[in-house]
Amino acid sequence: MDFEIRDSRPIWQQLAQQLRQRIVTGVYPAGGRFPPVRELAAEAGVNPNTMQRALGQLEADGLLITNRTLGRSVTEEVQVLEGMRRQLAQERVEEYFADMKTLGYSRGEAAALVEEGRRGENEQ
Amino acid sequence: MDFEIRDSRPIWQQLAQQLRQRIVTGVYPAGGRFPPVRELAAEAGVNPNTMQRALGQLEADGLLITNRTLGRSVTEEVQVLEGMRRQLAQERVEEYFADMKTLGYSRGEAAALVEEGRRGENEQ
DNA sequence: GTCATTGTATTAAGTGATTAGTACAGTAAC
DNA sequence: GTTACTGTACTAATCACTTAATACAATGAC
Repeated sequence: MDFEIRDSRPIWQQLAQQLRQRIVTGVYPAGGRFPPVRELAAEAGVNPNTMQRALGQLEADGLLITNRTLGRSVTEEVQVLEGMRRQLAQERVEEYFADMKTLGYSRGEAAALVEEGRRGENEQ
Repeated sequence: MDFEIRDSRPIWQQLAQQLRQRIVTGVYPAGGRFPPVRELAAEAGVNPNTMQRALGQLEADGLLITNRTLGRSVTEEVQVLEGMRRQLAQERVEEYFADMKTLGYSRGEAAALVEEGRRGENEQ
């Protein structure tokens, strides 16, 4: 699962989003050690400064704990992790409705299109 | 319905998206006159150059016709408009599934959350 | 103590987006 | 012809993002 930089949004924001996803889905387990900035920067192919900015976001979210000289670790509070996962999911749902509304689709029509997409499992 | 610049994506991309939505939803009717660059730029509070770049996208989409000295007009081909509207909607659906997958939700779970959101019509 | 690793901070430079300002050519109205 | 409006083009300046290259202090391993 590599980092993907494709948007025209700032790289550090994209990194923050992808790291947030990794954390709430358990790629980096609760309470476990978190990779050092330099290592993540190398993996993503970006400057350590850029990665650091992304990590700052995750600390603000309460997902990461920083011990200045000991490195970072994922929070042990699993309810924080699960809460963040649900919150992110809920935000996606509302974003979806909002986007579809600008295209002239009601919530009912938007839901129907998703249901269609669910049945056509052909997409990966 | 004002323009909204909030993302960290380039402004002209956000403008293009919002104008595309206006066109496919009939805010600017098929075959009708399209507002001049300077007017749209003033409405959005951006530089005419920036708005022009956005309009270039819509021409590439085939939504706008440009007569260099006569101004622009919306395409008369309504099937192009409706096709674009459906295509955009379909893209949103797949984006939604893709985003939810990164959060660990299957297509079925993602559809269920949308169905929940549909029933809670409280959100506008 | 020595060394490597950690997060963090700093400065300088490069890049792309955006703005500001101006200009030009073609068309319509008068 | 004159005027106003159209899309378009160009240059210079500004700003945020990003990179590069360091440097520092604290910790653990040896």
